[in-house]
Amino acid sequence: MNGKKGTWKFIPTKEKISIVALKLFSRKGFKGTTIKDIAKKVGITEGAIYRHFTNKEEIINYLITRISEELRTLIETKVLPCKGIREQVSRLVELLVNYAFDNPDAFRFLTVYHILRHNNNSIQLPGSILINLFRKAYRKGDIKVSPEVALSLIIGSVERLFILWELNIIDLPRKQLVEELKSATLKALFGC
Amino acid sequence: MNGKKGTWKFIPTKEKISIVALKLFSRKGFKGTTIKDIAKKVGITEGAIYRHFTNKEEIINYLITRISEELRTLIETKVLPCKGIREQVSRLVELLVNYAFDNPDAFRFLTVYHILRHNNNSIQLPGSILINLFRKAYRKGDIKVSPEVALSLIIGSVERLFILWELNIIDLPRKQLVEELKSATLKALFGC
Amino acid sequence: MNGKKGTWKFIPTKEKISIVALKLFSRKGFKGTTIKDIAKKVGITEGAIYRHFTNKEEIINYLITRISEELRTLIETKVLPCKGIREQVSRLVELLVNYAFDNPDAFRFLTVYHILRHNNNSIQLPGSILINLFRKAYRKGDIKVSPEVALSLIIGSVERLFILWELNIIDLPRKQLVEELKSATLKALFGC
Amino acid sequence: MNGKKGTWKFIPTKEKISIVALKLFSRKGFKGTTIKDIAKKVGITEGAIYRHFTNKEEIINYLITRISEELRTLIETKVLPCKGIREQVSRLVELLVNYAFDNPDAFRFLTVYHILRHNNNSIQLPGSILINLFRKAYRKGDIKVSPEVALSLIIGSVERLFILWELNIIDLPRKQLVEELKSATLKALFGC
DNA sequence: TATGAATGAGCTTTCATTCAT
DNA sequence: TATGAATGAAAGCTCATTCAT
Repeated sequence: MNGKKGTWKFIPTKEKISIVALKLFSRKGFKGTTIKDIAKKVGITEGAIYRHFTNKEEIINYLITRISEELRTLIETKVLPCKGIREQVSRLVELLVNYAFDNPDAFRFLTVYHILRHNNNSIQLPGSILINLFRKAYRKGDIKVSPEVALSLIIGSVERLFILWELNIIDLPRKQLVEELKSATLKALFGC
Repeated sequence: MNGKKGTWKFIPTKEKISIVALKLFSRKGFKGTTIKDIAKKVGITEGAIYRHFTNKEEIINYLITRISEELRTLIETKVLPCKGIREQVSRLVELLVNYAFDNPDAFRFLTVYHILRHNNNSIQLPGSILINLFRKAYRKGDIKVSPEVALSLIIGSVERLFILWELNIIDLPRKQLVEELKSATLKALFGC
Repeated sequence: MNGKKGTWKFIPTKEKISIVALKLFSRKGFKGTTIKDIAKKVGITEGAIYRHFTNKEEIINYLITRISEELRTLIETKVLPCKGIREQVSRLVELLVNYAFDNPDAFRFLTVYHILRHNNNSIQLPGSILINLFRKAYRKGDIKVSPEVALSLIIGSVERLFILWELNIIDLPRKQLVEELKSATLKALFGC
Repeated sequence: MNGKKGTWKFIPTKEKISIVALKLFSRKGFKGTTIKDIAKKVGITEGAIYRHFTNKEEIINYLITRISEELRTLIETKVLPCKGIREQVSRLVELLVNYAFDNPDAFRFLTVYHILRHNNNSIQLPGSILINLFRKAYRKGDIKVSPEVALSLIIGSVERLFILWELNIIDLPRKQLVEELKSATLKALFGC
């Protein structure tokens, strides 16, 4: 509607709903976002939403599944194939920062989902691949910190960095953020 | 009601409401928590809540103000007086982990508030003191990473570590977590 | 509280409640006035009201009874004893205007009661004496208009005049209003 | 539902709500009438009301605006064009009595609104046109009573006459009421 | 596919009333 | 007499969902 590109009107309705819902859910929470809110922003009526999703819950599941898969695929194709844990960590930080800054709604959605739904275990979140990665490295002695601490350090840092960025507290160029965070993380996990 | 200590019945109603509301808000979000939920858990009727708080919003403000102040005071008395930025960071990690694990509802509430209310700037959150701490250290050359990255690294790690702990993914003793996170953070900020 | 005289604090509580209730009921209606509103303005708590009146309804009945009697007594002592219907009408207009301007809350209350409660017939309102007065005069041929029209003319005029006065639409001195209304009414009922 | 005509079911919902709300507000006041009352009488659920009006206040505003305009238009087309103030007053009395008896709910609503809302000045009530009419006549010397007294006399009489009629105290034919009130008013304003 | 009216349950809040102190 | 905490019913309003068109 407002700041959207000219292609907006050619996007299929289901996709429009996903985009709008992602933005709203990630900012106002699940109960805090109403079907009416979504419909209004999409430019259709409430009833029309139900032509594309059977209910609100399904929208949420659709989003979390899609995002999880997307991020998992990225990790599997861009991080895991790298040689050596150092290189993997380096790429992971890079990937996460870039993903967060390129897909802010999706990244925020993941966080909201994590905090408000830490019960639903039917969906495999990206974190589970990473924890395995670090467990192996820990067992082999490649990193000295526990796998959970390693994971927390990386994901947590990016998450918080992203929040500060959204609050306009940070105005450093993205490249610098990636470099600093990468080097800090590497030092934290492997020493200097 | 369920797992509460024997002193529960002697706690004043307003305090009971705060305790229950903190737990529920931090787990189910603001819209996801109803006044009825709170009243039922406290053991009173919905109307009685309004003797103590004028509305739902006021409960939220009361909680965020109280927690922010508590944490700020802790930082001001336990972290800032330490000599040297290394010692300060060390104490900060310790403080945050302990606070999170001792006050899980309050810590979770802070995170939820941050994500779902990142517009309200009338309340001074604890983060603002810390960012100043790191800015000074950065200007003096005591740390090499940007202050925002430093802050993100510390707070983000603790936050995520705490989430994993609540999901029962971590079963390491708290002392070890503190030590590992402390050493990792120090390395990240100061090198080895 | 605000514009009240210094004697306010020496007035018995029941009387204070009556005064405040009269003002509020007459301005905001019966449902529009809450026990809390009354209590707050009196300077006591809600519970205390119930030491003086068994319930809200009783306050209303107490007020309408008291005002009706007061006005009836005034009519019986100041209007009925006059000789001749002309003199009686003259005195009636005078009495009503003065009563309205001296007891605005009471007069407004009567109107509100009339409009919002035109069902309750257990209380004898002042109008019923007057209607009898005009019926007799009509039968004797002393007035040419029907008794109901005569009554409507007098009471209605005063009522509306009073509303305009309260809205600050009228700024004529009271004496002039009385004189004008008196003369107009006399002409209306008796010709010139 | 009860005594309604056969066309009821073909009236659009918004109009049904207006009709029912007008009746209830004018009899029980604004706070004394609930959305549930209205919905029940219309034959829909409470929620459905909010498809047609955003809130209770809007229903009240819609009604007062509509009625004010209707009455103002009537005055402008049927009263003002008459030649001479005598003829105008004569037609005004006629118009008001007929309007009141043909639209009892609307007329009662106006009165209730006047008494319970004598603060809201955003809506131009019909009285303001009339006061101008009488002011001019007074300045020209066509009437001897102050404009406000003249207005009070006419509107007040009709209002009260109408109340007595609704209370079944009057059982005279309408024509006679109009004639008597007209002649009484003319005498009051212009002498015989 | 989409609309728009409607439902029904549930939400936040209000309020007359009660009661232990 | 008065307080203040509490109740319970009901108020205004919201919202996910349904359905005829």
